[in-house]
Amino acid sequence: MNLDFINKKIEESITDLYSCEIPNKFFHLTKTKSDFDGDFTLIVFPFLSFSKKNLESTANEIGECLINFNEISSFNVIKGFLNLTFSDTFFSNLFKNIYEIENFGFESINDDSPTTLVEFSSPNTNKPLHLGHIRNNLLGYAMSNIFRACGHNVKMVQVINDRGIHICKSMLAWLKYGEGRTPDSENVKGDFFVGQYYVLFEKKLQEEKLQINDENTTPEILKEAQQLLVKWEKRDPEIIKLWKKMNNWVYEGMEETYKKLGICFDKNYYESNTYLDGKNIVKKYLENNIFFKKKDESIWVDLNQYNLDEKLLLRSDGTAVYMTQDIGTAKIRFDDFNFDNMIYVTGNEQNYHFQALFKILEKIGYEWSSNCFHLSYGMVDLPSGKMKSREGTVVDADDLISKMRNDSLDLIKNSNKFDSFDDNEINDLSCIVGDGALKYFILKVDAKKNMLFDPKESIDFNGNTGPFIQYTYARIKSVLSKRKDFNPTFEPFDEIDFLEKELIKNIMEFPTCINQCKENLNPSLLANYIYQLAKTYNKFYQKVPILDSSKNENFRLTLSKKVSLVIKKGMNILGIKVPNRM
RNA sequence: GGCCCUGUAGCUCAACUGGAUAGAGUACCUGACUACGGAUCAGGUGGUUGGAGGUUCGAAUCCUUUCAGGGUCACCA
Repeated sequence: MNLDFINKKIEESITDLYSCEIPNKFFHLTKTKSDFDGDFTLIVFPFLSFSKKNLESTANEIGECLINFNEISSFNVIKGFLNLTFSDTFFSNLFKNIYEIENFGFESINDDSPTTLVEFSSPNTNKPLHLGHIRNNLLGYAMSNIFRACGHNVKMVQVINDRGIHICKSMLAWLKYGEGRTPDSENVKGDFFVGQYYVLFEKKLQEEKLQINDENTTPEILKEAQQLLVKWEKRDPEIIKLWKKMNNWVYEGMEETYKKLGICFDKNYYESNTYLDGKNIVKKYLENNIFFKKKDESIWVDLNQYNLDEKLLLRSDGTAVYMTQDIGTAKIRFDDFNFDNMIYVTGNEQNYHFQALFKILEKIGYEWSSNCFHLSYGMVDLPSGKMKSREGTVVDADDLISKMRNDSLDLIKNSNKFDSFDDNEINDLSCIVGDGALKYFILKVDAKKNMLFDPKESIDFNGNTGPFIQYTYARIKSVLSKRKDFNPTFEPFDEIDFLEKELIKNIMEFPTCINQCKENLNPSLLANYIYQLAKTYNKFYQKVPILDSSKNENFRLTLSKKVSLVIKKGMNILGIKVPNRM
């Protein structure tokens, strides 16, 4: 439900007026700025070349032509802007439509719907998820829901980087210094437990480097890790057993974190399963001369034709690199799902990697490579400073989530508004609010930008925050509950208030907004849209009492209800819960 | 050094993808207030959109150039 039909009418009658072909995009109506009279505006500059008249007479001419529609009650011209005022009946009908359409804003999904894969999170199995993963997961989850709302059959997948030298590092440290300890024996979450050994390895490595003080000598401990990798690739039973054991510790820990974030995957891919396919593809296309071999037996691809460099695909010792497995994973996934779109969500430090990956797939001849997209996001900083793993200032996802929940618990306990809540309700609410604050604050920022996450600002009940929107929602629910049995009415009403019109216009933009999020691979538009809607509603709520039968009470209640539904749906797309009461 | 991204109010972010006088929140200042939820409302201060050119009816947005910050250019993932 949008302005399509009126756009079309305008297009027809202007084309008629000037009897010539006019590009489609010229007819796009925009919302009139609030300082001017009117509801929607047509920009007339583009029509000058067709009318062959001056600005003002062209605008008036078009205005006279459009005022014949009974939807349009008046118009005014300011410079090149033709402001159209629509009739109350128009709004009344619009309102009726948006209310009656089931699943407003959502396309239906069936077997013919396009299939879209969204890959996100994709953790390493040597350390817990951190702040960066939170942004990743929120974006991935929200994008999945956005595609779903646009009628796509969505599969959320992750590839688990469970293989490689970094895994061997934590394994080696555990072998050398672990003395048989386990997460259970130490009472530590599995992913944190393994992470400790990865950190320990790096520490020992630095110590040894300092000792030998020669860049050309490989430290012993690193050599040992490399030997471990070779053993692993040879499937040494002892090593494989240890590898499985330690990975499972990590999986258990991560599962808990995903659960807190409200995220689950349709399918997990494991690098340890896909890298061999990658190797085979590389070998196959080496024979076809799409790739080439250097003297030391390493295999490369030349991407200079695309303005990129040469890229390594297999090491001289024949082992796989990151790119190798990504090629394999992509192929397997296409075979699995025959997808129409594939979205990769990763940090922007991998921009180059994905440019290269897509070109390699193209070079191999996979036509679907043009349907692969990279949603890259910037770093998240905290007020305390930059996150640097080397300096040990990494913020773990679990810690941040707990902090947010605790902060919101404090906030709630210090307010007398929640006296009627029992302990369970308060606990639930503090999770909803704490998570909402975190999620909303991160999602409202344009994905590609670096950002600063300020916990204090994010958890405020005022401002452009998650809790503000949650609070608005709860308040609507509270009003509605006082007229539980009201009858939604679509009777034409006498006069629509400015704010009421504004709300109807806002609600109407919901589907367009979701679609834009999809086109731009960016959920931040939706977040800002919901805020705008909640803010407009607050003004509306403030101005005239909603519960007042002399003022179109039914209409105002119906409008309130619709707003609450859109807020709820929008927030759910973003993965944020809204409380019925707070 | 090559390539990519970013630069908007003191701070955190917007700006419907080229439209009108660049908007919110926060902070700060001035008022209002017996309440459908004060977790309130109204108003105000605050900007040469990093700088300089260009394209056109019109630029934060596109092009050129320059400055600043970040990323990347690994036989790491």
